[in-house]
Amino acid sequence: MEPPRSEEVLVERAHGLAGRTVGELGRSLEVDVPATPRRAKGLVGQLVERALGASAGSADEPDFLEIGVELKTLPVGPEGRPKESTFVATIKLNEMAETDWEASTVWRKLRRVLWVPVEADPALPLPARRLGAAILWSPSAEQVAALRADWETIATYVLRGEADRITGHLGTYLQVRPKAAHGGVRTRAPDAAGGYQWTGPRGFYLRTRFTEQVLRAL
Amino acid sequence: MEPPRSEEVLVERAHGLAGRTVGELGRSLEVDVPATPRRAKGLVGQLVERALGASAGSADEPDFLEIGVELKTLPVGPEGRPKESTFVATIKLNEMAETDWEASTVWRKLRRVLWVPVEADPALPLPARRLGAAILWSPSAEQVAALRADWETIATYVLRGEADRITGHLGTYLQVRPKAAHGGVRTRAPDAAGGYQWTGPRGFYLRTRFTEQVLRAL
DNA sequence: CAGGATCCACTATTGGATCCCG
DNA sequence: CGGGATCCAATAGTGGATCCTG
Repeated sequence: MEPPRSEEVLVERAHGLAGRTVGELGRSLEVDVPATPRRAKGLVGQLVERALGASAGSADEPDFLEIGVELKTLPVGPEGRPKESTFVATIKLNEMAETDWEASTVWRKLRRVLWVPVEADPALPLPARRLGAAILWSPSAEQVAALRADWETIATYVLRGEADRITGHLGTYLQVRPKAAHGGVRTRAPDAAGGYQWTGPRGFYLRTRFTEQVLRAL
Repeated sequence: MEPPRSEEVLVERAHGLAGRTVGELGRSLEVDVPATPRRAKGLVGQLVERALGASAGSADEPDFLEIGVELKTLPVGPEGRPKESTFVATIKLNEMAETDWEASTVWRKLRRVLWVPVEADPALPLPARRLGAAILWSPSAEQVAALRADWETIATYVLRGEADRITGHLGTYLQVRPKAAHGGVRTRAPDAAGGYQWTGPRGFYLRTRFTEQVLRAL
């Protein structure tokens, strides 16, 4: 499918997904959907990408590059609350010195997002889970200010050479957590002496308390 | 010891307790203090009552009746946060129809409270735990409004004959939980038909999120 | 490895149950 | 039993670890 040429086209396509199941979506794309997401963690996100015409495998840019919109599926429980935090972007430890908030991948991805809720009750087989009504969203001024404050707190640690002191506890809404295939992976970060050190790769995540606000705003 | 004749006298006495241990307090009152509160749950509260001159065993009225002040010890963890909810009063299910917030035992006890923090680290033997600086407190207008709203929600259940539907989940700050020697105790409550039904005795408790505000306000 | 995310062990919180004294 | 409270099993929440694809 071609990339949508406008937000209107994107939203129209997204509304066509509301109420459909993950199994139906998989059949229409000729993809096999296993009974559980355990070994297919990103599958639903990738199916929705294809169904909406995102340019697959786009690196480090919003999924719908032409119209500046990021796509995020959001696992929701029976009461409509998010069940998990949301991955936003890998943290580029060695590039933070040349980056500010406005230029950050976090800001470039979060300024415009199409949220697609997906049922996530573990008792429900993956193919039976339904997609919800998509929400095309931008953060409020307060949310931008809070996200920026979190981002700058984290950036300060990295620039001081204290990347290893960053834990998931930091940040009101935006946090940093490990992001790797397994615990043995290493990457480089600045150290306090102007050189570099080895540390585990990590990513920025939105806490559920943030995405819960997003869903309630509707 | 005689009851304090004024808040000033009470606060002066309370300041004399700050920094002392429960063991010291027990010795001065010739009371044996066991190593743990497990079998002496209300002991510290009763020792502080005696040390400050509360009229012991006062029924259903503020501890310092003459000056209208209630005494509450507050178990606090290493970071100064309350470790437990705080019992306020038994809920008189069969008298709620004749009571409103202004006349309630909850309001009469909470409008003026002397909070006495007590260390509560389980690793610390009871006699070694120290008393903190007492706080003579009244609720803010917002706090009164919130407590009253919780109380009225609960009262509505009782008056509808739905006392059995009240659980600890109700109430932002004020909740209702069992209050009995054991689960077999029964008491009477109104039923929906104008008669009565048997149910377990319960009491009003302040959630720690409330008492945490009290401690931070200083 | 970056992007799509969820898993799950551990910690924190909750609220129903309980204990002593007069 | 009412007033002084804490205990502790079960649930909810957090954040470090992990899984698949291109």
